[in-house]
Amino acid sequence: MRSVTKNIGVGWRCANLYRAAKFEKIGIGCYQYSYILQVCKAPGIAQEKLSKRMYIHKSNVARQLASLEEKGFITRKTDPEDRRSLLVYPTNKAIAVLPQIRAVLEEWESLLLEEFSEEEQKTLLSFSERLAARAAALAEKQQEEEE
Amino acid sequence: MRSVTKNIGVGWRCANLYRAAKFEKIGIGCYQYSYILQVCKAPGIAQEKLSKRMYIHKSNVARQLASLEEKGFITRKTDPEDRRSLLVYPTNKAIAVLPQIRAVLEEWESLLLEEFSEEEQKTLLSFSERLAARAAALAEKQQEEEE
DNA sequence: TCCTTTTCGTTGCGTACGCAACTATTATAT
DNA sequence: ATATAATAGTTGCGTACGCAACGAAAAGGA
Repeated sequence: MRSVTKNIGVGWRCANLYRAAKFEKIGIGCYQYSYILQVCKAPGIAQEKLSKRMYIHKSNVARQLASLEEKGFITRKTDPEDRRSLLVYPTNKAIAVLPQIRAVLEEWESLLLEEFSEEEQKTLLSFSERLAARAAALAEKQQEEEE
Repeated sequence: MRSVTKNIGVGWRCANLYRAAKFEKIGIGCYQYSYILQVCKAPGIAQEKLSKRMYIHKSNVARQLASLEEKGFITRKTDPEDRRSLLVYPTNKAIAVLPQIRAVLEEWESLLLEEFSEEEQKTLLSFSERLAARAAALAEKQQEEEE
C-alpha cells in the first residue's frame, strides 16, 4: 500500500506538529500563518479570492480572518465598488511578524529537504507543484460534478 | 514563496475534498478509512501502536475507534497480557468495505499521478517516502525537545 | 423596470485534530 | 514491600475545517 497520497498526509500532519509550537509563540494558530502571508502578498484582496487561492472553504476563511482581525493582524473593509466584498489588509502587526513566520517556514522546509541533493530538491519542488495543481484541478472538477 | 510544504498542504486538502464524498457513501468519515486499513492490516494491534504508526494523537485515535466501533467496523478488547491496552480487530463489515476503500484511494492516486510518466511516478513515490520519513523524524524530535 | 439568478460573506452544525489532565494498570527503585 | 515512574486509554477544551442555509448586494433577463 505504498502511496504518494498517504505520504502527503504524514508530511502534512508532521509539518503542523512542528510548526504549532513555533507559531504559538508568535501568537497565531498553527494554520493562520498562511492567511497572513497571502494578505501581505496581496493587500486588499477579497475574501472570496483568498478562499479560491488557498483551497479552503470560504466559511473558514471568514472565521480565520475574523479571528486575525480581533487579534489585530488584519483589517477588513467593504469594497466601495462591490459592497458584498470585504477587502482584507495587513496591519503593521502582521508586517512585523512576517519575518518570524517566514523563518519558521523556511526552517521547516530546509530541515525537511536537508537529506535531498540540490538536484533532487529541484525535482521535488517541481513535482510537488505539478501535484498540487493536479490535485486542485481534480477537487474542483469533483465539486462541479456533485450538483 | 515556492515551497514543497505548501504544495503538500494543497495536495492534502484537495485529496480530502475529493474523498469525502466517496467515503460518505460507504458510511465512514473522510479520515476514518485509514484506521480501517491499518486495523485490517494488523488485526489485534494496540491503540497506542496505531497512534504512533499513523502520527495521530492517541486521544484522536481513541475517539475515531470509538466511533468506528459504534458503527460496527471494529471491535476492541483489553489485552489479557496488559490490561491497560486495548486490542483492535476489524469486523466482517470492515473487511467487506475494504475493496471499496481501496478503490477510492487507488482512483485518487492514479488520477493524481496521471500526468506523470512511469519514470517520474517511481521517483515521486520514492521521494515522497523519504519526505514522510524525514517529516516524522523531525516532528518526533520536536516533541522530545518540548519538555 | 422588476423579477430572477448569481455572488460574497456569515452562522449553525458536524467532524477531525492536539494538548492537558485524569484514571487505571504495569514497571521500577529503594 | 511499598512508593514512585511510566504507560494506555479517555475526556474536556480549544482550534481548524467543510457543508448547507441564510441575508445582502449585484448582475442579468423579460
